Amino acid sequence: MTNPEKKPRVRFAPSPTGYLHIGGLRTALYNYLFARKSEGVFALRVEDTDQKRFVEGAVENLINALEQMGITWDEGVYRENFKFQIPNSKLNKSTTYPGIVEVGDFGPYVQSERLELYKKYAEQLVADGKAYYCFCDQKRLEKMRELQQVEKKAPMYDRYCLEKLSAEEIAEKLREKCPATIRLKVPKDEIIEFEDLVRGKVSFNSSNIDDQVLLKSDGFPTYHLANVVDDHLMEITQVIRGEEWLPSTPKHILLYRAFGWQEPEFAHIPLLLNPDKSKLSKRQGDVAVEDYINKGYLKEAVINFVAMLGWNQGEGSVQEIFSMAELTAKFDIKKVHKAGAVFDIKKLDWINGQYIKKMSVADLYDVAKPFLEKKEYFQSWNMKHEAWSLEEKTEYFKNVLTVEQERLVNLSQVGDENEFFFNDIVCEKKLLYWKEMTDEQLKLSLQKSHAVLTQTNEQQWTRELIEQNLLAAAGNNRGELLWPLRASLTGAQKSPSPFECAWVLGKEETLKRIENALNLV
RNA sequence: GGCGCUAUCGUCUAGUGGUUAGGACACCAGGUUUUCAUCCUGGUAACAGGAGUCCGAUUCUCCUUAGCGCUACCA
Repeated sequence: MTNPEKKPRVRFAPSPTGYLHIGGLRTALYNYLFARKSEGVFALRVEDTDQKRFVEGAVENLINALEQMGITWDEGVYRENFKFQIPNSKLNKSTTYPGIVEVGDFGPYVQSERLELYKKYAEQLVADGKAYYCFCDQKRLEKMRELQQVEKKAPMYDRYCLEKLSAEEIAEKLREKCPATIRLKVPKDEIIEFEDLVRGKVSFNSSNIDDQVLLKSDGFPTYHLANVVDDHLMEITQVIRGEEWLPSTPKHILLYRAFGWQEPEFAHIPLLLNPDKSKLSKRQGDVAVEDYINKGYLKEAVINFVAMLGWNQGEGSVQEIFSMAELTAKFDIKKVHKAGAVFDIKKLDWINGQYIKKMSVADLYDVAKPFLEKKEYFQSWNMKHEAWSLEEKTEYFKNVLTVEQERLVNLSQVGDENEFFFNDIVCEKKLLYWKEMTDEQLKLSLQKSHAVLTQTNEQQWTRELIEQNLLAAAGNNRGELLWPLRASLTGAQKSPSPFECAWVLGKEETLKRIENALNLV
């Protein structure tokens, strides 16, 4: 089917509707992995053939989202200021999208910039008798479909313009510039069969296929025409796309044949599903990749999660965590599943937690900082500590993260459970008591902690030493010493250990908080 | 309605013509722990149904059922 000597060429061809859909991300990812694994070419093309759906900034958003997720491509559309490492390729500014350039020898990569091309090919089909002009307006089409519905027949174009119009009438209408579309003349009762890379043999009877509109009356192509023309001209060898395109594939194959072109291989990957098993949609949660990033999911976790939704390396593997490099090494389109996969956010949470735990505190700091900076309690803390140097603040924040790291599920929660690191606390007296402890015992407990920590040298203010000293002082009655201490430091029902809290807060603040608690008793 | 695709624990999945059908998430119980989380141990839980092929089917075939997708001058 494909020339074995040629490197594979694949593409991701989204329509710019405002944001990158999580399902689109997975389609892009599988294309990317396929290209990298086979050392082929991955191109990014913009399918903007529906001007009714134009969204300002959508192309930039798409590009940014892919870049942000660590997906790279070799050809197609880029931001103008992108650092190119692609040698000897043509580079043109996009004529429709400011700030966008198109790189590669098969451009333009924006379909709205290729209108003449589609028109030419559509007219060629008409000239060859493979397609025909249709002058039916929406009203007639709707009426016709209504009638067919009533008769319980499949809604299909009735070929009025093909069968009832004479050559003269057609020429006349064209001269008068009547709004016209070009439709594909789909042959009847032909079995169209193809070998899908993930589904195996799939077949359709052409009698069930409508005479598809190829060129709309506004001169824009439909998806079907533009897609086939571009994939052919761009020498795409494998079309990897969502399962929702499976029923359109015979139309595309018919088009390739009408043109006399070699068709590519197809791989229809399973849909991403809502918990109710319907196609993943906005109504039932977030679908934009940026939503997940904004909620504090790491790009590595999202990629890992999405990759595993519909693919598994098999061979009895129990591995759950994969880096992009591992995915690239192990990806195999033949191991992609046939059935759709429910997008289960709980598993994403777990994967995200795994990645957070594995990170260095320095890296965690870099990614978590923007989230903490949004918090009100952090902003007021920041103002109150004007005297601190940036380094001191950074170190403090890193210490907080050290303590939070293993309990963090996503970045947006950073600090939330431990506001006491940033706020002055108001400790309720009754929280200080450990079990049935008396006032006198509580007082002694807090005094003991105070004494131990006072003796702990500022230079030795490490988690280990604080823990060692307090544990030594507590003996067998750990709760009696540690609970009141932890409560006095945090004012909270639950928190990290008192050792960690004392360590983060620093000696001065720790002693102050214990003293405040003692004043309550 | 028509056409097509799909079918292993609740979810993501491994797996095989003969297995106690495996793992992960979630859930439950226990342990560690001053609290919470982490961590550790254990547990509940699945081959949609029916025929056929076969000594033997979760696995192969067919049918049914269910779910989903498509059915536009959207992609």
